[in-house]
Amino acid sequence: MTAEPVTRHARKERTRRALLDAALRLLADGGFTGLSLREVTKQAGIVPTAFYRHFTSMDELGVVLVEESMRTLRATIREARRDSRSSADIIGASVRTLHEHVRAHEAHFRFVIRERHGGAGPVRQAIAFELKLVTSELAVDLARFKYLRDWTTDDLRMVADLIVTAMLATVLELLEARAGDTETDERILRRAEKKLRLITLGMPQWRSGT
Amino acid sequence: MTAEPVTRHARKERTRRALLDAALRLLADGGFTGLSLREVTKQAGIVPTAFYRHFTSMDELGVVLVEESMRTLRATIREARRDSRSSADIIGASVRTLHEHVRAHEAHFRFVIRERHGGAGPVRQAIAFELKLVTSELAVDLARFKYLRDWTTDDLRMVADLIVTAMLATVLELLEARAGDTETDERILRRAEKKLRLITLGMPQWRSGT
DNA sequence: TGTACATCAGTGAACGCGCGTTCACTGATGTAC
DNA sequence: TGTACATCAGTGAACGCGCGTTCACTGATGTAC
Repeated sequence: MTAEPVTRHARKERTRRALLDAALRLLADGGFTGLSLREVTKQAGIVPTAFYRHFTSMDELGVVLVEESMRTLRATIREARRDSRSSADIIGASVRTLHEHVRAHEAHFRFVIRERHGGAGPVRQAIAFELKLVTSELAVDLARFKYLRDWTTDDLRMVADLIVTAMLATVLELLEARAGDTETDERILRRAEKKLRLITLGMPQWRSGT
Repeated sequence: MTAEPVTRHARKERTRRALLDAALRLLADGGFTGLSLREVTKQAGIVPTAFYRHFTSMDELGVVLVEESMRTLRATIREARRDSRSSADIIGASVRTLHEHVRAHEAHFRFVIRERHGGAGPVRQAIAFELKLVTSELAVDLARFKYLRDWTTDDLRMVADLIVTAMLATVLELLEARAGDTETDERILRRAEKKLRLITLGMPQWRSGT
């Protein structure tokens, strides 16, 4: 049994964490819109009214989940970038990193993918904003390749966009597969690699005027 | 003023239509999960209990909307296929057809994109099923190109998947742009064309073993 | 170290509201003769 | 064509339920002296 946190502050932090985790758990079977304050507090083991000691509304909690999930996503990309520097097989290494991170943080990835187009409010806006940043960063990464040096910024963003979209589709496939099914996972990853290889095959042929 | 439909059957059909249209209208600002039977009937101009004369549940209505939306999507693809046969610029013609159909049936496209990952129930399953069919059909179309003749079925499906994903992302961009803004639309379409051109540039280079 | 007061995370009763669904009904349309 | 009955789309009252939010509260932790 874990030792009880002593200070009031630590207890509060622990309850806040319990609320966020409860929300992530409940989000596995339904959208954020359908998530009620009462369900979340029940799952977290507190009374509904105590919710307001931590967040002013469910939307505020939602935005915190977006920030948290996006931190996970950025960490994934950062590691993929690092791995691919030390590897001859940039695509393979990146896809493998993606796979590991998705399996380690299923709830975060599921949340992002579900709510990206789903909800209407602040949650959706926050996700759209963060995904644009991610795409921009990837465009900058791409600009480092020598044969992409004379591409326009717009074209680099276009490819980055295509890659991000394709990879989010892959994440979705992974989340829908049974978690333990190694064979299915392998098939999905192979397809993801192929998609990326196809895109990169086209890149050297590209003429900006086209 | 429209003449009143005379027969009971015609009146019923008209109310059913009003329910479906009310749902599509209300879906513009919120997911299907957040849509209530009472809202829909109110918007359609009937009393809540009369809903059951037409559908046994909101889920049943949702599945009808999926079928309807997918008919729109398939019509779009069929026309794009026809147009591109009579055009040297297959990609340009297809993207233009897509654009026209999206603008003519915004509610249908919005519904499909929102609920594809959003909801949990029968609606999401129905969409997933139909989109797989669409991808398969596109794979068959692709198989007709001479330089794709020796590709494996799996690789054809992979490309079809990549194309469908990219085009759904384009549809989303169109729906988020202000409807009248020709300039923004043009920019989105140009990017869509570029994505497709990049993919097709890679295709002749493809070796199945890769 | 001990005491007296302040803080504040969590409680529990209560509220008004919109929800889906039931039920017995109404009255216009349809059908049989 | 006219009448008598059947059908059935839409009505309106009523139900129990879970929702978000208010409020005054409790009692453990924190702080000042």
